[in-house]
Amino acid sequence: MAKEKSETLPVRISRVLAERIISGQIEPGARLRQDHVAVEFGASHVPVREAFQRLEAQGLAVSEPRRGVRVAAFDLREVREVAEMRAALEVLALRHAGPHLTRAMLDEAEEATRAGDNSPDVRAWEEANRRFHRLIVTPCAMPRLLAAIDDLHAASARFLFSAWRSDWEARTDHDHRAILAALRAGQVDEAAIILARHVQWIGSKPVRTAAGGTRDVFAIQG
Amino acid sequence: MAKEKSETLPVRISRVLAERIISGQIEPGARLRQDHVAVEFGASHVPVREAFQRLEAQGLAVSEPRRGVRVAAFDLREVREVAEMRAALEVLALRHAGPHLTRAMLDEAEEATRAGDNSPDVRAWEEANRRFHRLIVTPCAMPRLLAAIDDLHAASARFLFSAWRSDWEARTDHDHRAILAALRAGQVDEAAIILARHVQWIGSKPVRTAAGGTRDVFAIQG
DNA sequence: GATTCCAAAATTATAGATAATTTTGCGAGT
DNA sequence: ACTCGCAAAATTATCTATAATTTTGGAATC
Repeated sequence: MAKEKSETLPVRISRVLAERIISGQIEPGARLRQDHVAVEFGASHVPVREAFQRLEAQGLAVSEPRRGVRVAAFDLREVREVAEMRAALEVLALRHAGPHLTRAMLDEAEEATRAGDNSPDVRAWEEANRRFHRLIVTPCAMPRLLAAIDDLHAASARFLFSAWRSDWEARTDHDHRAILAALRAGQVDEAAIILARHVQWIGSKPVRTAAGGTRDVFAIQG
Repeated sequence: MAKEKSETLPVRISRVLAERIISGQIEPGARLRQDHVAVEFGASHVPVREAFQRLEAQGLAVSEPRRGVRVAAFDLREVREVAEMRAALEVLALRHAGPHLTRAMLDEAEEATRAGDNSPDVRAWEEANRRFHRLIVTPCAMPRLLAAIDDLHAASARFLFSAWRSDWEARTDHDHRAILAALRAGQVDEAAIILARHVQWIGSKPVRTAAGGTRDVFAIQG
């Protein structure tokens, strides 16, 4: 019906649904009903089903035969799992990217770090943070590895948004600057070590809720 | 029509096609035509399209919008990429699995190693090899990580089969035994180091072709 | 002889329709 | 009041049909 710009329908649907799942707009465990999604996008359920397959492959949805597909649930265990996988894969990517990093790329990464420090909300911070991480690993030129890292970032972002639902305070990201400093000095190994620790850093932090009390949430950085 | 045993149709189709792609039965770059696949499985193209989405997510097929899907091509660069990803992720998995490995599991892994050494063909060797690798990492209990490793193993197997198409000679796998020895001694770090080197070991080896000449192929071990 | 163009055939992508299964709501029985 | 079971509604999964796009083959042209 509407004129698309060469982006295939299942891709578009899965991308929009992925954004909603990541941002927490759709709750974990919520059912994704193909007909409802179809009418919303003015499509039929065939492309919707294909979109569901994509979401499942990304780990954002789970499908039970004959019983439909639900938004994937997640717990602290999986948060840790994703963090460790990110650490392993991003370090690998950085080691290969290191030799090909130009001064211009590092400047761009520093700009992303600044943007993160000045973010007004989690959403903006997450976007800047992801830009930083992607910039320093992209030159590895390993498409499969980069795609895997992207999927893990999506999962990370999901956890992040679920933790800091409402309150947010910006803070300067010392790890990012330390990584950049090491890379500028040509010390890729040193940068990789900091990156691994940075990504895996998962702690616990009391957060003021809207009601005025405090609750303990896990904190994700990087 | 036919009675299904609770395995969903797209899953079944994608699994069969994946086997063919991995074994080299379908050549890289070959077109996968939905109607042809559909009639072969006695189905329509709707479940076939969903199967194609799965294959694409696994990295076994690539889809160009409006132009159909083809079996993914691969080159030496990607072989190396997959090997390095495997090394990074399997080491991570082994580190977590280490403390939970029981004597019985290690015995089973040793049995898999023996089976590999006595394999009559590549196919059998690959199956035993995969069993070994899966056995020693499974106790990490990280489902997402294990799924990622499985996909990488599928890619590895593909490369393996394309290299050793016809000739094959069994040989004893010293690395597997060294890994087991280290694990039995409780030296998980040592085992992880050997595993990383083992998986990444990619060399070059002259292979006799059916025509009688020799050509240079890459060799994969692990 | 090679190239370009056009029409026919094949193929992809989506829509609409149908069968089968699961969920839901309500009433009967305890 | 609670549970069990059955019937109605909703939903999934698949098939058939249709529109749109790409590929293919051949004839006309340079």
